[in-house]
Amino acid sequence: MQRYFFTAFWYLCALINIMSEEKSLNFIEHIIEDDLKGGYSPKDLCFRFPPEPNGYLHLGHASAICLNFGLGLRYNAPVNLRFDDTNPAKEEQEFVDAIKKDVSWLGYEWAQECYASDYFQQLYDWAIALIKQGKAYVDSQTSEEIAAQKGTPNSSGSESPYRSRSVDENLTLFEKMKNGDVPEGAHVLRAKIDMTSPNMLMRDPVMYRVLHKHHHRTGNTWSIYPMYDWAHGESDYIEQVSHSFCTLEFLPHRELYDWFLDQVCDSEKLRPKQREFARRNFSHTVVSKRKLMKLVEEGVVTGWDDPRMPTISGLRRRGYTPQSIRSFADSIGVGKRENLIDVSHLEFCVREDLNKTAPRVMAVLDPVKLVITNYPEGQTEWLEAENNPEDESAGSRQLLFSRELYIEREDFKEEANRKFFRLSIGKEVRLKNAYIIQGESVVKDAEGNITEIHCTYDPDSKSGSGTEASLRKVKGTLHWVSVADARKIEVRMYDRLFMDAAPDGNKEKDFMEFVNPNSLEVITGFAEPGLAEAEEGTQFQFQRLGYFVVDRDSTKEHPVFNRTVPLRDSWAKLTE
RNA sequence: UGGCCCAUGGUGUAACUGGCAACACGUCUGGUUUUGGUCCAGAAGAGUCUAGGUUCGAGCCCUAGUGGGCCAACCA
Repeated sequence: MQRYFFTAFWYLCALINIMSEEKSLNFIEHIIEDDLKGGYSPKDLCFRFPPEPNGYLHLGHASAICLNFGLGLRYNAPVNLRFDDTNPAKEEQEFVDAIKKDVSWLGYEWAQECYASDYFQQLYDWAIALIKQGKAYVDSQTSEEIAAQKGTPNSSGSESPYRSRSVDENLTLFEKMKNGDVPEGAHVLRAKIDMTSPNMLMRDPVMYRVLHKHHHRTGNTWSIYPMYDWAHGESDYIEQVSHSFCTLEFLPHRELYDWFLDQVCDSEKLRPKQREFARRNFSHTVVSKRKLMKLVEEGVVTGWDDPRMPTISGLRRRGYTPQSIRSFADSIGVGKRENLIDVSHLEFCVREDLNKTAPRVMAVLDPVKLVITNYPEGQTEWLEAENNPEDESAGSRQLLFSRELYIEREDFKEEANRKFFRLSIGKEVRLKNAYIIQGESVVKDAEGNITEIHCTYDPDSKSGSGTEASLRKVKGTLHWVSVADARKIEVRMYDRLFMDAAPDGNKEKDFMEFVNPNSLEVITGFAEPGLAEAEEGTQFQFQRLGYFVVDRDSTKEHPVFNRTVPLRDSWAKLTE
């Protein structure tokens, strides 16, 4: 009896749940919602995307960008773009500019453009205060000695002989470090925490090191530079960032993040919190800077923005749209477990976007000549072609039709089974936007290769004419271009860079062994004439083939297209 | 010889204070189609790493185990 009561009760609850249907939240959003319930005001919310300007942004960054800026949009909260520029040895203005360009291109606006280097003075002042409180000291050992004393994850560390230096001595030494009076490596400033902590990060972490390097923004003003842990949380605090999201490998840093915050936090102000999510791994590619660099240096790709690279600039050049990357990031969600996201997901997202927007055109990439023997020699006519069946407002264009055309070599077979919907001897197909034709014969060269296909057309079957003949159903439709009217185009057919789903996941083999030797095939094809006029970045669907974008190498005399992604192809799957 | 994080269809994520394991991609059918695209309709595919425990009821809570990951830069 009791059992039935519970069952009925919960059934009712479930029903109510369904009726009040809400989009489910990810765990990051749950954290924010909980904070909102627990006393945060919506206007307290503030996020940030904090890249180090030491390289180009890639797909992994893109998902972090989408996460943070997406949260900003969802909660109507500011999102800062903060450059974590605490290591002048690696950072350059060039990367700052590239990062800004990429984030903007993705379609996001940051509330403030911030730099950790803007906080160097404040950080320094706080460090002085820590020294005065006996919570930081100057260590004069070598980095090797310090590392040795740090112990291991399995055994605790031991204290530095300099740990109990007097406040005055620490102050004097730190002053010298700051003024550039000591060589690099001579001293570091360390936080005095706990050399026996199970967390290695808490064993008196280095706060400052001496670096006589030119900084891209502060020039030679500073000879000491703060370490990540000292700079990051305090930067969040200065900017009053409410939630500082980073990847899981920073989880052990959280304890230190909080310790540093404890030293400076004013209870009147908002105290930032760090939370961690799992880095997204993408199949058939690598994202580590070192590995990407190797691909560039060894000439596997042409540069950081090669259309095969997982960099934002590479994706842009490949023809991926900002919308497609954002919906990709959104749809893969965010979690805390190891993952390997298949690139086919990204491909789906870009097809979905481009399907709605890309004008349809005809281009033949592996041409063979088709002669319509009963079409009068010298005759031409204009035919109307729809620009995008998904978008009526895209209108239509005129195409020149004539006796000699190019069609795809793979669209013809002398003999074919009934699953082959294309042209063969004695079979009928429609030429897109034109007429129904029937295969008649072939012309071959000495080696037996087909050089011409001869066919006849049905003059009453013109597309859109409304005649009975034009309404006939034929199994296949082929795209074509007119020989006389066609323009030569260079087409770069890109494929995945790596043949293995996880090229850097193999312990025995180097990732370079998995490089796909056929990741780029450059071909010459023919396209309808309008394409030669298209500007860099313009996207098209080459009907029945895929989505293509005008490359920056393109000129009117020599148009160049990159294949973004092929169309889904259930026929190809059948023939595999 | 430690500490911490994680484990749900092939993949990625959901499942709110325990209540019929859901969504997207992918796969497979069928339909529409002048793109073997799109679109529409439908299907298969997990019983939630294992073993215990608590409970009327566990993917969710507890314990132990197993598997994976992270932690010993003057990198971020």
